[in-house]
Amino acid sequence: MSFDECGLVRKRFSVEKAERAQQTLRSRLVLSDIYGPIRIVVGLDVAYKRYGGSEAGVGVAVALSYPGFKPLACFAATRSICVPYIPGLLAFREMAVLAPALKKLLSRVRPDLLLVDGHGVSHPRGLGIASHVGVVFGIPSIGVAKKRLHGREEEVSGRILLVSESGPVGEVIVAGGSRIYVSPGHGVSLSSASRLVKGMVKGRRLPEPLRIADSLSKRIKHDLAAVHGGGLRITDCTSYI
DNA sequence: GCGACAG
DNA sequence: ATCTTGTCGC
Repeated sequence: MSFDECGLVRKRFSVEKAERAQQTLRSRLVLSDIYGPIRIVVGLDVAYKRYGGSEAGVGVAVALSYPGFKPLACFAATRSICVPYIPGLLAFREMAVLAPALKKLLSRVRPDLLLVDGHGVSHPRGLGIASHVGVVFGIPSIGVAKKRLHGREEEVSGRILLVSESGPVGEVIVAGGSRIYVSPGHGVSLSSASRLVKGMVKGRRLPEPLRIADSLSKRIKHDLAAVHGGGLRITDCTSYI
């Protein structure tokens, strides 16, 4: 018999409470450009591993120089994931590992921009995971997703915009032969988000910081030892890069 | 009731 | 996201 790592978290979680939290965070969101010179960019992604009925999440925060994309530092957080995936509430599932990994990374570097795997303001309540992370940490951020979540596609002068009831919230761009959905997270305008992400795509589908974070999270998951309690564990993955 | 539905 | 066999193209 093992200790129940998820009981408390599951008991506290509710869709209604989570949606209220998003509305509160939304009031702190900045939609205009507030970022300064970009010298360090961070990629954030999560991979999962199933353990019978439960699962573990591996959140990776990797810092790269910009625009050279040389590895600077990397931390991974691993723990039991207790909240199910609910469209529109992804952040409440992934922050459990993303926040600890990013917090640890911040003790080493001072990022100018965050790239998050998921939507930013192209979200039912205008607060996808990229915006969530950006507001909570007070760092400019951009969301990059592989599939649409919210808004209808509208072609405007050769560009495909994601338009919600409130106006343009994202842009579809072609990278590595397939489409990705770019949207402002926090402190970055839509036009800046598109331009910045286009500049970080190097022949692959994902922009460099996310391509590396994705690959690292999957590698670390693969190397994950089977004997774990489920509690939070943070590891330095700088040498993994 | 029927679709839509990030990761 | 993860699982997982098979197929297409360089």
